[in-house]
Amino acid sequence: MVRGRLELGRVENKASRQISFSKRRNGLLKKAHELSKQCDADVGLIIFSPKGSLYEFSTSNCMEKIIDRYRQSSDAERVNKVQQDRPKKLSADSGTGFEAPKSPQRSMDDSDFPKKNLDELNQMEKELETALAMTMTRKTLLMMEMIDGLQEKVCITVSLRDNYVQQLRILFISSHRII
Amino acid sequence: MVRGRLELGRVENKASRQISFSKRRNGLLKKAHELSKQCDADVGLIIFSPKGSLYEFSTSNCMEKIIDRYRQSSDAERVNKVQQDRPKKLSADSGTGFEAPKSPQRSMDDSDFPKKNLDELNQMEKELETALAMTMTRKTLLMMEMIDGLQEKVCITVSLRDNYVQQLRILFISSHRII
DNA sequence: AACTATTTATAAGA
DNA sequence: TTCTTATAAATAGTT
Repeated sequence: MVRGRLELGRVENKASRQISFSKRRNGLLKKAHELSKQCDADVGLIIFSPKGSLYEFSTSNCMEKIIDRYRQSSDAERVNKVQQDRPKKLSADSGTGFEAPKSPQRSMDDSDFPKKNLDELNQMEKELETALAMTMTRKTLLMMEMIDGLQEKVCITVSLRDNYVQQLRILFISSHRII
Repeated sequence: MVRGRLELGRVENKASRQISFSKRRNGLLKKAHELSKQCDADVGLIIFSPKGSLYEFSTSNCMEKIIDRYRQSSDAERVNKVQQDRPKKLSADSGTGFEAPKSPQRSMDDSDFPKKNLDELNQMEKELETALAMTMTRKTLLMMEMIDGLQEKVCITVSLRDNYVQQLRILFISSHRII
């Protein structure tokens, strides 16, 4: 039974915490559902258990819609607070957003290929494969480092952001240009 | 007072609905906070009032982090489902921290290869190249989304700026040292 | 906003 | 794990 006032701090006993998590998780999901239904509110709820399992509720069963609306809404709030113009949001769904900018980088001349013999082509293939593998690995590591760094730091100048996105774009492009 | 069993449907009276929303919203936010604190769970809660006002709670006061984790997690779930139709594991993520979700996936049996004829191998090569390209594209988009999402969040700290630019410079330079 | 009759949630015990 | 139960907490309707 409940003894005295409920504790506010973390439940120390691991088993108790797990049980408490299950119960409270269900309660929270239920209440989110009730709020959404009874009061006509859009609700998105994401819960990760200590072990990493995902539980979710969202109005209309569409979390992405809630997230989009959240982004718009909190964007609007931020714009109200920080009067600062930022060029254009780099949207991940603009699939063409990484169009290579014109640069003096020359592409490999097709007319070179007919002159190569089979051994040379074999060798070139191997080198290119190696370069590709290294580039992919390096790119992934770089991006993971960036993500980790960003998550820890959390405070970035808005003015720096656009600059950063631009440089990222260049980084990304050049990592693909290598091959 | 509460009369009989609580209604499950939408509260029809507008004023009542508004009041009910306020009360339940506060209750839900409180419970989300408690779950997060007591049970060591990562929680993200987004609520839009019927009028469109935004209310939110998130563990560590960082909704973007929760959303990113949600995307990763639900993406992993989706991949698990899709893989049921696709016998071959085509992860470009090996060793990069993007471990493929554990699933009873059988790896391609090497002994299959000698039996294939040239056309089959050609076809297989094309399919694999397509799958690889799709995987790489999807992975890059996901990571860019994560980075972009993090960048969206952000408050402004001037002290971080120089540090950050320096980091970028290093990143950029090392990306050119790859080859 | 404050009150209060009830229902609901839930911590601990079985 | 599930159920039981005592008690705390939430809340619908009222003031």
